Amino acid sequence: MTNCTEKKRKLIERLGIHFEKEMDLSPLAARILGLLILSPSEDLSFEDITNITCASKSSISTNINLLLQLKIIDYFTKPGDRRRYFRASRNHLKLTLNDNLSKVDKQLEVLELIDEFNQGAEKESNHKFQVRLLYREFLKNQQKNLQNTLKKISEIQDTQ
Amino acid sequence: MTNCTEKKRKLIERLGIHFEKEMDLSPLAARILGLLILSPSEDLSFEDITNITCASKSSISTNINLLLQLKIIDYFTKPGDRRRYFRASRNHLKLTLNDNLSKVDKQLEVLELIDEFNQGAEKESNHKFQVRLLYREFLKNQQKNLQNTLKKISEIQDTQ
DNA sequence: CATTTAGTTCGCATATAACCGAACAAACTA
DNA sequence: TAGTTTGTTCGGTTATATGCGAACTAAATG
Repeated sequence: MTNCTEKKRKLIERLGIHFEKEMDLSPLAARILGLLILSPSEDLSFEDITNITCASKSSISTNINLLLQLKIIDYFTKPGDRRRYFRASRNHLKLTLNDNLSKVDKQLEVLELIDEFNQGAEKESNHKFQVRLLYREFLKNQQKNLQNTLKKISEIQDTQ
Repeated sequence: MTNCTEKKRKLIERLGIHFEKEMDLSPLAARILGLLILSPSEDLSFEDITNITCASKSSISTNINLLLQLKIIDYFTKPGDRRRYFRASRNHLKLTLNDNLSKVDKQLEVLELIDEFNQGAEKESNHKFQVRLLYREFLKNQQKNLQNTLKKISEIQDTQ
C-alpha cells in the first residue's frame, strides 16, 4: 500500500521544494503534489497521504481541499469504497498554460498602457523604446508558443 | 517637481497592483516601481516619492532599499546635491529574462527527474507520456525565445 | 556650533499563513 | 444501537509581512 522507497521519499522532498517555489504552494501542499506526481499508477487514499507525509489529519485535509480547489489534483472513488483516491489532475498542464497565457496577455496590456502614456508627453530615450519593442516581441512569441502547445494538447486529448 | 496628474496617479495604482501580483512585491514597493516606470525622464528624489505615494519615510526607505537590493531600481546623484535620484533599472528586463531562463531550466531538470523515476518501475499511460513530451518541447521553445531575446538585448546595449 | 536636510533604524501594531491537536459529524458496520 | 472509519472544523500557536511613528545619524548650511 504505502509503497514508498527511500529514493521516492527523497524525490518527493525535492519536488516539494520545487513546487513550493514555482507554484507558490504551502510546503505540505507541495509535498502532497510531489507524492501524487510520483505515484501515477497507484491509488493513494487520504490515509496513505497521511502516512507518507507524516502530517496531521487536519493539515492534510486542508491542503488536499486547497489542491482540489485549485484543480491541481483530482480524485476518484471505487465502487463499495467510501474513501477517495487522489491523483495529480490530468488537466493541470492545460490549466497552467492557460494561466500563463493570461499572464502574458496581462503583461502585454500593461505594456500597452505604458506605451500609451509615454506617447502622450514624455521624450523617451531611444534605448528604452527599443527595449520595450523587444520585450513586446518576446511576449508575442511566448503567446504563440503557449497557444500552439495548448492546441497540441487538445489534439492529444481528442484522440484519446 | 511633483508632476503628477490624476491620470498618472491612477496608472500608478494600476501598475502597482500588476507588479504586486506578477513580481511578488509589497504593495508599496510595487507602487514605487510603477511610479518610476511612468517617470523615465524625470528626476525623482526620496521626497518626491514620499509625496506622491503618501507613505511614511520609514516605509519608503525600507522599500526603496529592497528594490535597490533586488536590482529592480537604480539611483544616480547630481554634483553638489546630496539627494539620490531613483529610476527603474535599465538592466531589469535582462535580469528578469535571465531569471525566467533559470526557472525554465529548473523545470526541465525536474521533468528529467520525473522521467528517470518513471522509466525505472512504473507502467505509465501513453497519454501521460505524450503530455510530458509535449511539455518538454514547450519548455525548450521557451528557452530558445529567452536566449534569443537576451542576445538581442545585448546587441542593443553594445551599440549604445 | 546650531540647525536643517536626507535618510536609517528600532520597536510596535496588525494581518495573514501554516501547522497542530481535539472535538465534531456523517456514513457505514457489527 | 454502539463502535469504527473517514474525514472536517475550530481554536490556538508560532512565524512572517507590511506598515507606522519616533528616535537617531551623518552631512551640509548658516
